[in-house]
Amino acid sequence: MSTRKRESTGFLIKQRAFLKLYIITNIENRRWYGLQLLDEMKKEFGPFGFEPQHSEIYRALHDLLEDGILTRGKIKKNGSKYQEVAVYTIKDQEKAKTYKKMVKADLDRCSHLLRKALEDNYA
Amino acid sequence: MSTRKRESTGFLIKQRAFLKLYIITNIENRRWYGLQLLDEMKKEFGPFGFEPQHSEIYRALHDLLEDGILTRGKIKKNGSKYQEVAVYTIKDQEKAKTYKKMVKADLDRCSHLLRKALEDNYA
DNA sequence: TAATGAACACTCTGTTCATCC
DNA sequence: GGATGAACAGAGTGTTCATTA
Repeated sequence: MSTRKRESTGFLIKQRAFLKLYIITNIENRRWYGLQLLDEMKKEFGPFGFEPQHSEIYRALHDLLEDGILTRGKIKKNGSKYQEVAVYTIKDQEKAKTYKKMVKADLDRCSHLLRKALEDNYA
Repeated sequence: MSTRKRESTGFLIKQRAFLKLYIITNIENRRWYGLQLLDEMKKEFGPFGFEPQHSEIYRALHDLLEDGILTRGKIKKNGSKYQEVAVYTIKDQEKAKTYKKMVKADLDRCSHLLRKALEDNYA
């Protein structure tokens, strides 16, 4: 049952990394909880035909916790109900910065790849 | 054991479509066989960190046959050996055009999505 | 050894289910 | 019904194996 590593062929960036990037930026500005972030993303990307799922947002958040980039607290949600929600804040600003820098390099790369495809195939 | 359909959330274009696009364009210009195309793609995309696998090229070619866009012939390869290789030509120019148009729309969309990410997260 | 193709296996992520307010 | 999380399952594609010239 040994699990062999798979190499990446380096095509385009993964959804997970893309969402993690946006989550970090959003949380730098204010506190959010999971479903808020989902709504925000759907609103942002909807016009571009991209509608992420709630589970992928949670997976991204859990990744960021494991990475040590975010930390989580529980607060009572505003309003008549006293439901607790999980809100996130930046835990390690340096790590966040490093992650964003890495993703930027990949976004640039992908961007070039797409531009190249448009040039090469639609002369 | 009913197979449920999965919806796409519409993130980025798939490698398969990307390769099919390039294959069509290459074959519009001259005849190619599978491994030639692979070498060409590796040379083209290598500087961008993308190195497709041979099996994905073949899958793309088989798709294009099924789509009715390409047709396949066998020829004796040049050189001292008389090995047969499978060379492809455009079968239906209209279908090819339609496919390329569709992919262009998706590439444009993806391109905008990436540009947006660069703007939104790296002010 | 080059070329083609298919089987196998892993990753990513969409879908569904379970809890708890 | 909103929020969170985990289990389950399918699509996409990387890896390996088989075949033939």
